Amino acid sequence: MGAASDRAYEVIRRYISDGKITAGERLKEAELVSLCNVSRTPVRDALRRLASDGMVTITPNSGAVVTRWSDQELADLYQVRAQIESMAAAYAAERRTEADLVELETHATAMLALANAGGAPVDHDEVTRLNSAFHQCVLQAARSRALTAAASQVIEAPLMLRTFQRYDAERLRRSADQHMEILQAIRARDAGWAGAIMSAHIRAGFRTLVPGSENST
Amino acid sequence: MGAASDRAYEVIRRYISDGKITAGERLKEAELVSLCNVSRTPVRDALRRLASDGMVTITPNSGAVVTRWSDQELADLYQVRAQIESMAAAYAAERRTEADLVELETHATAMLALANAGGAPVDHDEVTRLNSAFHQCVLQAARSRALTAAASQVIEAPLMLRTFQRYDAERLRRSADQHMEILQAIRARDAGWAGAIMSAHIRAGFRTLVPGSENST
DNA sequence: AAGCCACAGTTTGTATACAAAGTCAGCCCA
DNA sequence: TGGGCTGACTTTGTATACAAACTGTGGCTT
Repeated sequence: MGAASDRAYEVIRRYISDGKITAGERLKEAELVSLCNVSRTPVRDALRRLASDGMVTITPNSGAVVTRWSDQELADLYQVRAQIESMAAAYAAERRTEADLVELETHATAMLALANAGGAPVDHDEVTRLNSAFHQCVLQAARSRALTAAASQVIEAPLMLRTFQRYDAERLRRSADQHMEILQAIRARDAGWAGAIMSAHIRAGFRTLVPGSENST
Repeated sequence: MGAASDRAYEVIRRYISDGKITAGERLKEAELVSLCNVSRTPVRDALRRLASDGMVTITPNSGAVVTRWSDQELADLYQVRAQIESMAAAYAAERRTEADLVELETHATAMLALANAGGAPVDHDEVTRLNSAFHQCVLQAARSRALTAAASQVIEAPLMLRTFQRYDAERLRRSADQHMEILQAIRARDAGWAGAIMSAHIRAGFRTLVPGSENST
């Protein structure tokens, strides 16, 4: 849509992901208007889009709140995400172009470089950015509208929680290695391999996020 | 949201699924205003929701068109749908309540009765309604927000094509039987069974829809 | 004192007017 | 004659005013 709507979307999104408002809290349109410097129309538009990303929950005649995910719901979400991204990786293996490989490699090697730059403290924002870019790229390489659409509902929401993601050096390196392996599998056009390693990668990510949930499904 | 928005959503949705406008055609806001007897605001709202159902595609500054699915995209969509509903059936098997079973049985037996009422011509609208209700019910029994959200993107869109779904008596009976088997699996709390039969059920449905695609993935 | 009703204030939903972007036909110029 | 530009028209995006719904408080009734 227009510039105002995009602006509102970005501002509110950032507002949420920066933790300036916590899960469960209400997002009043009037407040967002003054926050974004646009009128209510694009604000409402942005809220609808965020709802479609699973970041906010809208209740008719009652407004929007930042979506709260219980431990159980988060576990489910990651399971669904694992399935979807696994399919995406498999499709990508079959459909990727050379250009896809180049882009994937760019992100994957950048992340690996970051992981191997021992000593310096890890730049979590940069890691998150590269990680998102890589996964986004896989999804794109899958060339499936249905998959992209389904993914939109389960990919964005957990990013909101990125503040809690504390990669230690070893986990980061393992994650970067997995990206390299996913790339390898996609390059080799091995759909089964790509799907399997992606599934493992997502599940491992979940365990990093919620270490104390070894017992859940 | 409000009544006007809901009304617009229903009217436009029906307008599309009744085939009064064909895939790829443009939906002008002004026309929809006169069609729905509400102002542009709820019309725009409804269009956003339909986009989130995958029924229309919105391009900034250029408006909405009825989403067109190529054969390849439709095949992908059903594959994704099979995965998601299969997961849903598996979850449902673990989490279903007695009330869920009752509701599932209601829909499943009604459909079976329709299938066994030989002689009379098949009421496609009623079949579609019961079918939707059953699948919706499984999804609900899975009790997973993430799954529901992901499903919303791939379940509604193919319903748009229901006019093309011509169940002959045998396919209808097989479909109804599969519903009964899904119910059985969920009742038995056998997640693997439930997932497997649901996956088969969806894939069979795809073959009914597009018989000439035996070669695709 | 407890529960309920009424009312005021707040917040979301809808309508409409205005702004900006896009579209296309007709004309000018090379 | 073909390409591109101009300008009117169509269509979508944004702002704002008004309507309806919800919330919470105060007083009234039983």
